[in-house]
Amino acid sequence: MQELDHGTRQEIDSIEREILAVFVDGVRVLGLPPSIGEIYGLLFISQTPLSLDDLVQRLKISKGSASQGLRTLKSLGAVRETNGNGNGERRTYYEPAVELKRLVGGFIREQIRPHLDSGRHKIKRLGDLANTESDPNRRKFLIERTDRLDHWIRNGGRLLPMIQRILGQ
Amino acid sequence: MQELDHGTRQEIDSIEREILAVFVDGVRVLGLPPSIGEIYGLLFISQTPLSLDDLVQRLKISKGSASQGLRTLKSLGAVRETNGNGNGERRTYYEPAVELKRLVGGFIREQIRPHLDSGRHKIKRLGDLANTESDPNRRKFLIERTDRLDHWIRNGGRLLPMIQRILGQ
DNA sequence: GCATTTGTTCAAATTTTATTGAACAAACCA
DNA sequence: TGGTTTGTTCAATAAAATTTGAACAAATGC
Repeated sequence: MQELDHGTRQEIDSIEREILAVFVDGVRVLGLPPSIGEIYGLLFISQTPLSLDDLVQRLKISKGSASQGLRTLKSLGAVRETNGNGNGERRTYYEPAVELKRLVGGFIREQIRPHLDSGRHKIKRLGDLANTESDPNRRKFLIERTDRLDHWIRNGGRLLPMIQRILGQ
Repeated sequence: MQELDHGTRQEIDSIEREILAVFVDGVRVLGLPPSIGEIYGLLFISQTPLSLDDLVQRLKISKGSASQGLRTLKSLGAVRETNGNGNGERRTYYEPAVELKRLVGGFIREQIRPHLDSGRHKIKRLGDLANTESDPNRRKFLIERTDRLDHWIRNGGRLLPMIQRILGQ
């Protein structure tokens, strides 16, 4: 008998495998581990929400990996929890967020902003340090360079909202 | 006697160490190895161009690392070669490109565009595969999803020139 | 209470990535 | 030609990141 439940059936077919590979490559560019690409990818091509256990069985990854991957994806706003199929189900099910705006927003918030912010602080401190340099020539040069770093960070900070606005249609 | 040649003297002082750390963190976000951050960082705070050997000695990294790091930085357009100090010098010296526009342009060209392009091809292929799905319901769903992937990529492609334009002042 | 299901945590094992260092090539010069 | 300097390549090693799996916790129902 043919299996028709495309959300939870066991085997991953050839087109699914290819789609997963695209996601694995995609998240690698973003600096995220392969397991995250696989998990998001499988949710993306599933017609029903999947449980942690579905992911473990279909992707053949460990429960630990699935759990940590889902945590990261949740923090990025890339997956949503659904309250199961309604009928007294205790397990949590997950479905993907598929709006580019939302995905990019989450990535910027979780992975880019924090780095920009900590960078801004470090660079401010560098400016102070540069001012303590005793050799005037060297001091002038260091201040020029730390100022430039500061401008880079500022430009990056101005860019992010623009990106989000543009992707928000 | 005090050493005044801030381009090539041996020891890395405390402010320099902190600036290097900022660059190491910075390139990590971009998915590049620490050695590249150190190399670019040292060039960035040097008042004179540096040779490969200067980098090896001051950063205490291997010649191989320095050579490969410089190759990557050159491909990104992040360092320029200078024809030495003029007086019959055979060695090549390097100085950093410090214009954000140029740095971002190089990164987009070398690290982002290729991924977008290969992604576009893979996704086109996925669309074809989706069309071969026999179950009509499943086929419809897969086509919808591969279409969405295609839109993501297209939006990304449209975004890059805007980013470059904005950073170009 | 106790057994079961669902999910998390984290040290250890594995896999991947970066770095080293030695062999090699190319350019120059005596 | 042979020696020296400068830089590249790449297999071996070291370091870092990811994944596993077993121990643990929390929630449920009997």
